[in-house]
Amino acid sequence: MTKKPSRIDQAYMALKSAIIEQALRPGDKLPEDEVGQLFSMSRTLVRQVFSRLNAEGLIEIGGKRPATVSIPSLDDAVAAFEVRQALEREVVSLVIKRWTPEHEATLEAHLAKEIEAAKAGNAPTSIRLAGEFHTLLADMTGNRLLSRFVSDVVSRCSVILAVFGRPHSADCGVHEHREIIDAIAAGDAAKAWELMHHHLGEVEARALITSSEASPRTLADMLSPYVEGGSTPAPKPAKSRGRPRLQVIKDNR
Amino acid sequence: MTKKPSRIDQAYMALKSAIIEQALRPGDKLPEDEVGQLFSMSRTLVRQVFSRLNAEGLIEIGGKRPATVSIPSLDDAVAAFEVRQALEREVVSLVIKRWTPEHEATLEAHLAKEIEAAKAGNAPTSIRLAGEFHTLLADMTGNRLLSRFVSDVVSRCSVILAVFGRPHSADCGVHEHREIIDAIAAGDAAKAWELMHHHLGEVEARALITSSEASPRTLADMLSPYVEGGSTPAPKPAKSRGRPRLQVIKDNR
DNA sequence: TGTCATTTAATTGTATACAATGATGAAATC
DNA sequence: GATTTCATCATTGTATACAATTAAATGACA
Repeated sequence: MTKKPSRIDQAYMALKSAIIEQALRPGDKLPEDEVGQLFSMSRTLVRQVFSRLNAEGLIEIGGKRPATVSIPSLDDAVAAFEVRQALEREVVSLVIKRWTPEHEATLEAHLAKEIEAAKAGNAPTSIRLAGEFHTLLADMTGNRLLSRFVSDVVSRCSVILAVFGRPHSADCGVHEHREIIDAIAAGDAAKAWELMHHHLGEVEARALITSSEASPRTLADMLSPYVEGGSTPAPKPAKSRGRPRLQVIKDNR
Repeated sequence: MTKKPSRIDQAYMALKSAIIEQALRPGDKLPEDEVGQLFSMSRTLVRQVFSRLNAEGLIEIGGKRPATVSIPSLDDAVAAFEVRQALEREVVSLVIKRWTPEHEATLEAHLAKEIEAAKAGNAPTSIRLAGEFHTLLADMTGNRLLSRFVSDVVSRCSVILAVFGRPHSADCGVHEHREIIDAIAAGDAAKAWELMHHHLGEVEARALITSSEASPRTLADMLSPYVEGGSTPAPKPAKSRGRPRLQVIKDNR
């Protein structure tokens, strides 16, 4: 179907997932050569991956110091939700116009996954699926640019929740998604938008409580579930033995 | 004020301007070596520049063939204007909320430049300024993300006009900008949005007539006004003499 | 003991070298 | 003369080497 993703794509998706699922937290450092070793690629390619992540606002680069997972400011947070409301209003409007039965089936299937993850208490997956619900909806507009923008802003919101939000509670979101699907399927644009508007307001409202401390772990530990094959490829023993050379330390400024 | 742009930034802005002002036309090839020599940088840096331009949809890269200026499809064009309407509606709404006298002065100054360029019959500058009017407005929302998205979509629209649009006619656009400023300054949100909506519709409507042919020129010729110093830095004589080694040929697929 | 200067190590910025791939043109064959 | 095949060249993909800069660590001095 779609041709297999390049190593760059894989690393990109892995890091993006790690950030969105909060395995990597805002402020965490990402040294180029360490990431390169984890994904078995040279700094040249890591740099390209970083470039893409930076373009989406997920990491900060360029300051002649290690790349770091972005720490959005409160202004950034407000801005992101402002834009998100504008974009998703358009999404709802367009999806209703171009609605097909296949779309409903796809969303139902996704919702089932969300429910399953919530039941299993799998927080990282719940967080990711909650975001994917919105990108999925955006994809259904058939407008690729709108889809990209929504994907972008949803990612940013995930990071924002990691900074400002309280721990993710899946249940409420899932129920709201249920209602939104129903309203769209019924072709009720006004109600669908009202529900979506309220839903986004709820998500934004979680941007109030500052989250707790971070225990320092090694980069390899945090990323191992995302690296090809599931476990970290054996690092060169000579260098990694002794003391853990690279620690990801939360940057408190 | 703002620290001086890096060489990468300069090359990025130069190429972006060249594309937006249609000095580089959709389909034109951009070999990494050649661009690197023009801007006196290695392919490593050119690649970073290309990466950014690609993220904004201005060029296509990655096909193991030379980067090319994007050729948006008709679908892309429709999508871009769809998104643009949604974003600029939000812009108008927010700008009115956060309006200050300084904003009005800035816009008046910009409008003066637009009028001047139109009088002088300077088409490239007119095209660029017309787009900048909208990004300037977006900047005034104080929402950096919205500003970036608008800037992105406006750039795409410029390329779209290069493909589908008739030759730029400056006068009408300038007059519409005048009216939009007045409505915003008066705080009349409904009228401002109506005018903006109509204005964007007009711009979109120009996406009907296919434009003419392109005469093959050398890349150096096309880019020379954008390269640092205004004239092309002397290429290595040994290689450039004889026949013009690099021609930018319109890719007709 | 605390602070400041100096050295040391770590990390990114940039260029270049080599490998891989696709495009171009020439020669041979039908 | 047209077409196909093969060789050559141009161009990008990737890795590595070196330079520049910053962060950290060490030690001297008050």
